[in-house]
Amino acid sequence: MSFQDVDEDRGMTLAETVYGRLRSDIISGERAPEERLRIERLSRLYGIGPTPLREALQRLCADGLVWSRGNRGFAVAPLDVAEFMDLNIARKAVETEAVSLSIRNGGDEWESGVVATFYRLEKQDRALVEHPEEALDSWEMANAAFHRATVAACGSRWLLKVRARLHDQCERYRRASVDLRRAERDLAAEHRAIRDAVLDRDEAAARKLIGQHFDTTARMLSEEMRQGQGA
Amino acid sequence: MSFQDVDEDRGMTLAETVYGRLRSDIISGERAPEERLRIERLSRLYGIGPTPLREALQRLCADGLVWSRGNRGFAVAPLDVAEFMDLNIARKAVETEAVSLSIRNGGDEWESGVVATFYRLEKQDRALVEHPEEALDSWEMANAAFHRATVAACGSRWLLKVRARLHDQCERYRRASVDLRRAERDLAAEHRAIRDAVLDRDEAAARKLIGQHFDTTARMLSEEMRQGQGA
DNA sequence: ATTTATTGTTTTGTCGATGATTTCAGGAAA
DNA sequence: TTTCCTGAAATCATCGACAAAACAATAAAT
Repeated sequence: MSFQDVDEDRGMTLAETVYGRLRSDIISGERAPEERLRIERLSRLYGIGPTPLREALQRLCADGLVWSRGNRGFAVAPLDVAEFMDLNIARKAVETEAVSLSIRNGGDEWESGVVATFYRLEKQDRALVEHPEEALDSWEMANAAFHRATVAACGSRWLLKVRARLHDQCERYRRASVDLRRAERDLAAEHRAIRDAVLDRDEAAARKLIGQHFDTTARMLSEEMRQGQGA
Repeated sequence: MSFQDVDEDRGMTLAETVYGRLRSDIISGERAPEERLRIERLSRLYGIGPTPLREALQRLCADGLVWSRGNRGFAVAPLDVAEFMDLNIARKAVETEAVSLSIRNGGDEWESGVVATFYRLEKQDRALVEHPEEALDSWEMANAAFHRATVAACGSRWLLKVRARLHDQCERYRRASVDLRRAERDLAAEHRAIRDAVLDRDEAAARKLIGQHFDTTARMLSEEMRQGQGA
C-alpha cells in the first residue's frame, strides 16, 4: 500500500478526539478559567452526544484541567496565584531531579538532542525579540522541546509523564498572563547557560540555573496576575 | 440536627462510587493485571448502566491503572518488572525532593506529625513480626501514614498529589508480589533511621536513607516478580 | 425586612437500545 | 499443515429519552 499512516485516527473514538480538542482549548485559554462546561451546549457545539463528552470531561478532571462537583456539572479549573506558586514548586522539584538523572545517565544521542534543540531555540529566542507576534507559537514549541531534551535521558517514562503533566498546567498559566514580548530578561542567555551546565555534566549548576529560570517566569507571572486581579 | 456528616455520599455520583470501588479492587489485586474489563459484565456486576462505568474507566485510564484501545475496550494495566523499576525511579525522585523541601519548611506541627506516625508504625512493625497475617493491613496504613507525614510540609499540594499517584501505583506492585512476612530486613530500624535523619534536619541523610529504603523494596519485589514469571 | 416554603425551570446523571467495529470459528485454497 | 477468507457472534461506542437533583423566582410567614 502506498498510504500507510494516513489513517492516523484509526480506532480513534469520539471521546478521545473531543478530549484532545477541549484540552488544547483549555490550555490555550480559548475556554476561560471557571467557565462552566454545560453538557448540552458543548454537545451541540461539537456535534456529538453527551456520553463521549462526559467521558472526555472525566479524563480532564483527572488531569486537573477541569473541576467537577456531583450533580453540579463541570467547569474549567480556575487560575489562582497561590495555586501557581504551589504548582511551580512541584514542577521545579520534578524538573531538577529529572535533569540530575539525565546528566548521570545521558549518552551521546542525548547530548546531541540537547545541542540540536538548543540550536533551534536560539534562533527562536532571537526571532521573539524582533517579530514578537508571529514567532510566539513556534517559540513555545522550541522552548518546550529544548527543556524536554535536557531531561529526556532521566531513565523513567513515569517521571517524564509526571513532568509533562506539570508542564501543561504551567503552560496554561503562561498562556493566560505572561506577555513574553516585553520581558526584560535575556532568555537566550539563560538557555545557553543551562545548555552549558548540562553538557558539562554539572548537576549542581544545572539545577540552580533551571530553578532560577522557572522562578523568574513564576515571579513575572504572579506579578502580572496580581495586577490583573486588581484591575 | 444530631447527625451532621452522616450523608458522606451526598452529591456522590454513581460514576464516582464505581470509580472508587474499581480503583481499590485493582490496587488490592482483586482484579488481576491484564484482566479485561468488559462493559456488560461489570454493568451487571455493579448493577449500573454502561455510561457511569465508562466514565469511571476513563478516569482510571488517566490514572494509569487501566489501559484502553479504541474500539477494543478496557483492561487492567499489566504488571511488569521493567515498568516497576521505571516507576520506582520516578517515585524516589519525587519523594526525595519532597522530603528535602519538608525538612527546610517544616515547623513544629510537622515534627510532631512525624513523631506521632512513627510511634504508631513502630508498634505495627513489631506486630508484623509476631502476627504477620492479621497485622498486614494496618501495617500498610501506618507505613503510608509515616512516609506521608515526612513529606507533608513540602509546601506544594501538587507535589503531594503527584507523590500520591506514584505511591498508589507502587502499592499495587507491592500488594501483588511482596511477601512482607518473610522479609529478611529490619523495617523498624530503617524507619527509625529515617525519622532521626528527618528530625535532625539532615537532608542528605534523609534522602539517602529513603532512597535505600525504596530500592530495597524494589529489589526484593523485582526478584520475586522474575521468579514468579518463570514459574 | 429578612427568612422560610413553594413551585417551575434548567441541567445533570443515568438508562436501554442501536449501529459500527472487532473477534472468533470454521471451511476453502495453497 | 498453514494461510486466507467469510460470516456469525460478541463487544464497543454512541445516541436519544427520562428521572432526579440543583437552581431561580415568587409567595408566605415570622
